[in-house]
Amino acid sequence: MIETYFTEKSVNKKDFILKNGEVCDFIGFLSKGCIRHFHLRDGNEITCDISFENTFITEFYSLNTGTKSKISFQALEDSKLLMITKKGLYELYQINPKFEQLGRKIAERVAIRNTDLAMSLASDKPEKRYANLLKEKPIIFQRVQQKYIANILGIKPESLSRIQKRIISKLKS
Amino acid sequence: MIETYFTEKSVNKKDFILKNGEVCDFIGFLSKGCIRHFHLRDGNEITCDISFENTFITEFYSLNTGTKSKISFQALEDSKLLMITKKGLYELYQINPKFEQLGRKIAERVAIRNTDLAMSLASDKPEKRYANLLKEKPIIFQRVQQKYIANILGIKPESLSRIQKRIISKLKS
DNA sequence: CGTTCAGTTGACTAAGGTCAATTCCCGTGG
DNA sequence: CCACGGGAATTGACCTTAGTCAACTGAACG
Repeated sequence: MIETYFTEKSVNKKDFILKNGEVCDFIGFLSKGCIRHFHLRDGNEITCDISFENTFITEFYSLNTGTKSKISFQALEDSKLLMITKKGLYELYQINPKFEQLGRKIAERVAIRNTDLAMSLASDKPEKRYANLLKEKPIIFQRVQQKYIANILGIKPESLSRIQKRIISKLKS
Repeated sequence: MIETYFTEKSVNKKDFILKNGEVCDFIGFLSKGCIRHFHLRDGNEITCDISFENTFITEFYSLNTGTKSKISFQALEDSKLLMITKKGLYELYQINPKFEQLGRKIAERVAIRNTDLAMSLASDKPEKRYANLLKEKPIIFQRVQQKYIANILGIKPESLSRIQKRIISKLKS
């Protein structure tokens, strides 16, 4: 049965699903909660993405090559994931290549998401990125601390604070 | 035969493989040459990536949803691609789901590439990104105009020029 | 009630953006 | 083969905006 390949994993706020330096040997489907992706740069945690419900969580490079992940996944809320191990996944692929389709679609989703991220980071100024995020994913501002949002926008928390201030004063005028 | 699904396409320098507004209905494997990916922002072309030999070229969002692509692909050199149409690809998937694996691996590659791009753009300062690019993909500086490289680094050509100057003077001291 | 940490604010610095002028390079056509 | 034209790259002057560091406020949690 397919179900036997998936295990439900509940994690508490602040728990790690993957710590950098470990090998990512799973794909998780986030059914409830919120996960932040971060990596270390000069000793600081840099949040590079935040996932909400109905997204797949994995680090393909580590998953594919078996190398240590540079990315960590940490729950920002109590969360639930449906986990499948790399081993289980490859068994599914064997049992019925149709499951390759699942793997393909997951990878495509991740690819699309990151293409957008990179495009926006390279093309827009922080204030525009802020406006985009507010429009595309307003929920993030209700559920996630600003210091993490700032990271995603590629700026410092102080700058995010000032951008918000600027935008409010623009609205008034 | 599988080969019948692929057609070789030769393009000249400056030719387009895909223009924004068109629907991307192919995956191309770049066997020779160099392709830049760009999108329009406030009327300007913003180069968001540059592909060299042995990479897959497609715009998954457009390919999957049938919507118009926001990205254009343009050859920077005379190039050769092995093209498969969406229709052909889906037929291959039908014939043997094992081909899904191919689709999966292509998507994974694109995902990994863009994850790295986004990570670097959000975490590093331009000068550090320049150094990374020089280290990871020095070939780009030999084959691509600086104005495009600047885009990829998320800065203006003038700034790239100054960064290079700064780095040279650092080397001397 | 006090500790802690996120967020805000201020003063100052650093760095990229902008615009314009100039030089360099390269491809084209005569 | 050379001369010319036009885009690319560089440089300068100045502007804008994010970064930095520090102080302060306020909310959350024990």
